[in-house]
Amino acid sequence: MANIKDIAKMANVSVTTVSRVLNNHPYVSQEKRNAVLQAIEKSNYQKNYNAVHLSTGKTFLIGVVLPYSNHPYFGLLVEGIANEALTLNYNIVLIQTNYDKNRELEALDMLKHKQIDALIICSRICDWDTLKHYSSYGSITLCEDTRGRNLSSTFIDHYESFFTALEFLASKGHSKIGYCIGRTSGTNSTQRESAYRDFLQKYNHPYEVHYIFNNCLFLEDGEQVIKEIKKMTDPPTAILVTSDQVAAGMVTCCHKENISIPNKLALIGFDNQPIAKLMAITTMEIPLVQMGRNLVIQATNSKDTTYDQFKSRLIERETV
Amino acid sequence: MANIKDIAKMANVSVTTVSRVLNNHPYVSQEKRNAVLQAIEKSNYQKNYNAVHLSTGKTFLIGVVLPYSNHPYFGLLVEGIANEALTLNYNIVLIQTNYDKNRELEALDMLKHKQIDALIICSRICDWDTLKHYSSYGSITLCEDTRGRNLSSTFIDHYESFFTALEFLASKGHSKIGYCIGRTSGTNSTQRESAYRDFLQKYNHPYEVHYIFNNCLFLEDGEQVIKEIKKMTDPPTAILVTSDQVAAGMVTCCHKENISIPNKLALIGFDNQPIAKLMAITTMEIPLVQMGRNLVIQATNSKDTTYDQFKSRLIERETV
DNA sequence: CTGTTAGCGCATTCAT
DNA sequence: ATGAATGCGCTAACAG
Repeated sequence: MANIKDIAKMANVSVTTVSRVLNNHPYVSQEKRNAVLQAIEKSNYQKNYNAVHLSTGKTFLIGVVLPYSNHPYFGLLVEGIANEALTLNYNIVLIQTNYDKNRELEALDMLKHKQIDALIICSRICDWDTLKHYSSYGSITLCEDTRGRNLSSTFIDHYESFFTALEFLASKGHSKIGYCIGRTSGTNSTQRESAYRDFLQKYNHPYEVHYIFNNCLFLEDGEQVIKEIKKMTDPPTAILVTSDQVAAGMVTCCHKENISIPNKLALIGFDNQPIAKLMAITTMEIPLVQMGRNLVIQATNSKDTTYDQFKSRLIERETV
Repeated sequence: MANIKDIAKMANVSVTTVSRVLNNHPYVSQEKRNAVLQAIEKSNYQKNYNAVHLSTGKTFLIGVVLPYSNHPYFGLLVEGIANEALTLNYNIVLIQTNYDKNRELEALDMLKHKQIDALIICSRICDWDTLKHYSSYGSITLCEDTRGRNLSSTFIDHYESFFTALEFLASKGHSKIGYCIGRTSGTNSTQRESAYRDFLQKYNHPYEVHYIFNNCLFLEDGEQVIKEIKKMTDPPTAILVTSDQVAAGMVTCCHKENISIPNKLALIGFDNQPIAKLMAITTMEIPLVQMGRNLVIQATNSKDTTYDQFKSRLIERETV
């Protein structure tokens, strides 16, 4: 395959001139430009981007770290990320970790190794020190509140969001409220737990450990939760479900088990996924696609650290 | 940041020797090796992979072309792709096309430009000539029957699969059968249409155009279909739904509209997604995760062209 | 076992 | 407006 040197020879110019027309630089006479263009045409020349990358030190690649690619939450996030990346002429390297810390570290190493220009971590496992260390090699952007940590982020105030949802349930007369969550670690989960505890304290409700369900990520997990609730002698009357997927699983299961929603059990999902609309699930909307877009903008603006908070919003439907 | 030359100097050896220990080549004395290792340690040296890529002409990157990243079908496929890529030490570049042909061409250009070693096209729009042209730049693997086209692929015999499903419905006494599909173009869709026509002919049923619903991809589309069916004076009694998502939307909608399933309307989904299990949807299972893994194996085996057919399987549940 | 040397293909500074 | 020369960091053929 022809390279820039060949083109130079064919067009009777220097490689510099070829490079100039290739990159639309000024100061090239029309004739030489044409000559180069013709040579390119004739030889079916194609830039070798590895050479460009080595020479410029940039790859126009953004790494995206996420645990699962088949979860609708990340699906929407990636949707936004991919679209914005496209408009900014970046490409996306998908790094699926299955929540394995080593894979997250490998992703960080890619930053070190200059395989990618920036990293977006949609769900973090690493500690902050590690992250800060790696951020010297390239921009790292997170999807959780990082204020005070000097790393850019796009996030929801999950404390406020959770509290809002809880207050809504309280206003409907619920006092025995539980919640489902994907994992208990992580900033987002911690914020939610604080909101939950503060809420209980405010209303003087007891903290019932078995009202909290961990590892709730997929549809099937919703089924599991309902089964557990059925076994309880004093079950919750309402549940905050941090994923519409899981909420949908619960609704379907309740249907089968003849548990009336919202009379017997009230549900508030999160995200406002299509399934929530279809199944008329009351939910806290989270603008995932926009957040995805924003993440890319931050990741490519490596100069300044920004903390962009997005708003969630209660969408009342029929499960409360 | 230190480079291989610096290390060579520090360790008092040549760059070749450094390269040798870096790449675990034999023929390096233990002392020199140690010296190099120490220098690497001390200087916090990191390989620059762009240089490696330029020098070796490989990137260990596989491009994955798909229309939407938030569709469960592709979610599962990518799940498999990402996992196998990991084990083979490849990374994935996600290219979301939204079915825009230009983006598919851009992906093909990445192959030309050596930004990626191979390309997996999960859902194709390009014509075969274009594809064949680009395949000279790197391996292209498809997710549809490509036999006779000299391009590797992992696929389902959608003709057989569709026919099986149709026969099952016939055995249950259905004669007015329709189907929903994502798009009418593409090998997979064509195969299904042939099966459908052959089936009608076999049983001497008329071809009713309005029994075929196009653009059915997401949950919401299922709702739409049901609405259309409700308007019909002579509606189908059974429908093949090429996506469990859409089938789930239909089931939910029928529930709302008090259309009894399977009595009034029978449904067969495709994929066997978790939602199909949860909602007890009869479905044709497609081993998407395994297929994803296989695609990567083919993509990285650029030597020989292979056509790997996977089996689909009817899973009887409660919608027929 | 080890080092010298020549690329890989392009960008860019500096001189003209 | 143009080109020569240098560098980006690493690999690998070749010589010893």
